[in-house]
Amino acid sequence: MQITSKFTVAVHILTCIDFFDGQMRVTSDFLSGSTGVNAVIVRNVLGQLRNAGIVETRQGSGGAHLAKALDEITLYDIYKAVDCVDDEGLFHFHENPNVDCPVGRNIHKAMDSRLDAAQTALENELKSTTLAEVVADTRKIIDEE
Amino acid sequence: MQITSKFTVAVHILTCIDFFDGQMRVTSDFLSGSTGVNAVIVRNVLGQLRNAGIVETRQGSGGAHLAKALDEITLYDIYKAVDCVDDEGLFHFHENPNVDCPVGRNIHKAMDSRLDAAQTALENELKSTTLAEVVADTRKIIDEE
DNA sequence: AAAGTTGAAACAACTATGATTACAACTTTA
DNA sequence: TAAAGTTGTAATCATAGTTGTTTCAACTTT
Repeated sequence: MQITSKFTVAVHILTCIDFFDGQMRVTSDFLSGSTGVNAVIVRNVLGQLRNAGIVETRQGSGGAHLAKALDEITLYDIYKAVDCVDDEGLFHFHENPNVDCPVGRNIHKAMDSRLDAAQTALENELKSTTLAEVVADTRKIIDEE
Repeated sequence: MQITSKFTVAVHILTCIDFFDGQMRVTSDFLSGSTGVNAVIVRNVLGQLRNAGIVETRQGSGGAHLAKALDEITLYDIYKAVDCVDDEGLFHFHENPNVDCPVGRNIHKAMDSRLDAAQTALENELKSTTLAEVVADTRKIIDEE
């Protein structure tokens, strides 16, 4: 089980927009080239980021732009934007525990708060990092090359 | 994306073993009835828990038993036993970033420590809860019914 | 010897992910 | 205004992963 690669693709895309915007038109085709991901997938991800208010794109004109400052975009915002985890939550509870069994009808309730805590721990960690930090690290690594 | 339900099934199974062992033979068939999950799946999960040293089962005789004290089994042990997340990690990095692009060839390095931190936060939370607590809560809820 | 059980392999059904094709709508530029 | 390039979106496909099901050999108990 793995969280969809759309998450890392989205971070890659946003880093590219910050890095190349102004120098060239950052189109879905260009981003497809940098990420190695199909251009239609890139456009889908860009659409999700646009719906979340993270980027701006327009039909026809071409070229994506950031809609927010780098330090106002957390990894959690991106993770939410690309729908890594749906409303059901990160953990998948088996759906037909036997209500005639005392364990079966109560185990869900007994586990729920723990599963929530684990998922929240993951998400809080993602909230604590902004895109500004990822971009800064990327630039630093590039400068040291 | 969701973590396989084998994880919650495993916790359910272990709680049942603690609850019913001694009163009856806790077979894969019985556990299938309580969880609502196919008996073959139950046997697969039991096999993984056995490999991890968490339960004891034997061919022929029937009836699973705990191999450790409840407070020596963390949710993380179970999560590891049933292989919720493989060696690749929780996050799935897109596999063909373009090495000719400065962002493409460095973004992985720039993100890795953050993704690891998020995964570790999840796992540490799971390590902090033992089966003893889940079982205690389950028993408490049953007693209050 | 018979009955019940585990372990494991093989296969089917279903779902999710990501790639691909196709095309309408839109913008820019020549 | 026409052409070229781009986005947005739907439809389809291949592949992989999850869960269920069937089957049967190996084992234990009675």
